[in-house]
Amino acid sequence: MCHSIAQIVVGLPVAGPFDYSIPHHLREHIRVGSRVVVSFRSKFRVGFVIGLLTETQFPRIKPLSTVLDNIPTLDEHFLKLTWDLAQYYACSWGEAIEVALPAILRDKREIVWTPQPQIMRPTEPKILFYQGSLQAAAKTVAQKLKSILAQGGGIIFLVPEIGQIMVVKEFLEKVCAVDVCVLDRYQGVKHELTQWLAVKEGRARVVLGTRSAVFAMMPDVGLIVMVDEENPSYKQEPSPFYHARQVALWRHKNEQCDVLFVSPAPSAELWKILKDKKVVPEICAEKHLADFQVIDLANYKYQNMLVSFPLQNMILETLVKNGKVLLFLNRRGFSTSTKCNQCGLVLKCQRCNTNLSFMYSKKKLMCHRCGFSSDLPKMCPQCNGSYLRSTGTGIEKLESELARIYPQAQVATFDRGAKTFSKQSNLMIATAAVMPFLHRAHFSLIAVLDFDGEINRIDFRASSRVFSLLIRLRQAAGEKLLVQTRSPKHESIVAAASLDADTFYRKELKVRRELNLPPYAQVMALALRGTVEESVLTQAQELYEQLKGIKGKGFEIALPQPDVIPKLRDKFRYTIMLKGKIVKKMLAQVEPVLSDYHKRKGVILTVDVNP
DNA sequence: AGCACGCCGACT
DNA sequence: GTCGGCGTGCTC
Repeated sequence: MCHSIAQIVVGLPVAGPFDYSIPHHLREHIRVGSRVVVSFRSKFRVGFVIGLLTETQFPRIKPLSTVLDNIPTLDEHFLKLTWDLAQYYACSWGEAIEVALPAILRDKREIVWTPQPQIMRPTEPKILFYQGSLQAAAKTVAQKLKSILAQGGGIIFLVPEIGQIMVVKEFLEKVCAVDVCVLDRYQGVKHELTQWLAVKEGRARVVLGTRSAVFAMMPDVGLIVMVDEENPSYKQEPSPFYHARQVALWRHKNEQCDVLFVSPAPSAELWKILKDKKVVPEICAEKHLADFQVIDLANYKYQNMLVSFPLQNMILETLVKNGKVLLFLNRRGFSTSTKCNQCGLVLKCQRCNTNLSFMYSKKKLMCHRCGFSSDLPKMCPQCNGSYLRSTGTGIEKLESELARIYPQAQVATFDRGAKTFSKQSNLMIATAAVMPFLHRAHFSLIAVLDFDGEINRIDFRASSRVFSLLIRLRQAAGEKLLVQTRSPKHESIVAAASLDADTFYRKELKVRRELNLPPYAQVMALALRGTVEESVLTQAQELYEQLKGIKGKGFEIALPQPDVIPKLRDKFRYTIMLKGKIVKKMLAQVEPVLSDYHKRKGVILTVDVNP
């Protein structure tokens, strides 16, 4: 009964667990799930107790130093959840625990908390899907929230972007008539801890947050709501690359909570999950739905402008009627390339090998990949020629052109880094960064200027992403959404016009099935990056050969490919893609080979499951 | 990840 | 002859 050994994991990419002896005075106190301080490799760091033993097979063990929690912070569900995460996303258990924990609890901070008695709710957990925007689904969502609260269950409410939190908070407080606890990493450490404790102790009944809030340690979750599941920010970027949807579904299974997805156009992956689980979408019709019009740019070949004549007229008509216009162009800055007229040199970012854009607002050249910026040189750095010409139109250049065409208009731009949402402007040109702010202004006319780049991306999710974006823009538009394109017959555009989501997903999933792409296959991206391109490539090729040689392998493997971004911040990037049926099996086969490669000279290897 | 141990080049 | 490069291996 009296355990003298604790099995501990730490937030490092090392497998573990590691055994430590428990000093006598801590034996009463320590439990599975306690946070402790241990000397690991002669450094003190936070560890997590995942097991208690009476003996160890290690001849020389160290004692653990302190126990940080009065009552173990990590409960059984949390441990199971992070274990699943580590298995699926190929990271250590300790790393999984640390992503799932707020930053303060990864630190050696002691906490004292008081649990509240938990009510057992006998329920049959459900997965639900309200097909529509949150606004359209508001009433239905409100009913669901109230019924969960009435049963005594807690609610975790996820939104993709921080920008949405305040509006949604107001909505939730109105509907639920309780304080909404915002779990948010940007509001300061003290605030974060208070909020987190309120959740842990079961005092907070409604928790709101972005991706990481899916881990909120609410003792009796009744419902997890995930708004706009297709938003890529639900996928964690630096390793461990978990997806909040996956985590929510694990919690559904383990903690018997309902999961509700609210989105007018979810990912094809979710659509299939819902189909398989026989979830019938509850369609939430939008109050007003804008017209949809496509302008085939093939008919305006002679015209070298981003704004076609029909659109120009429509903008004018809207402005005359005191309407607001939003033009959507996913290109920041003024110009997208600067070239010497004499020797033809194009100014590039040394670290990323991409063209530098000129930012008129800052009077600087800028790399949109790494953020590098420099002054515009007076002379060509190669031949000293004095004629540097900038080409390519970004939102800033368009702004100046439109200000000339429509002198009566208040033209403004909006991009990542824009702090204010100009209210008096009636002609706004914006990049995709405007999406979370669309509800703040009412645009009669929204026009997508040049979408072909998005449509023709070499990314199997491009189609689905364009569909979601168009649906979203259409909902935001007061009267009309207009799309200029050279691919007017593209599935995503046709579907956004007809609003026929069923057909869109049916076709999209058919393509995915035929090409054996997710969700029909599980993919694993083995990303290699390093400063010397040659060694990255040879390492990648060696790894490829080794993986190819695995006997009876349950996966397909593709040759190493340069990434979509082949060079970023001085690092060359190659990826090897694996496709298989079951992630667990693939990982089991691949992992021994990978562990060999993790420590190779100058090349960093990361594993992204279902990127 | 980080840190120690270990075997080969330019320095007082 | 040593100082130190970073390749390899381990962390209870």
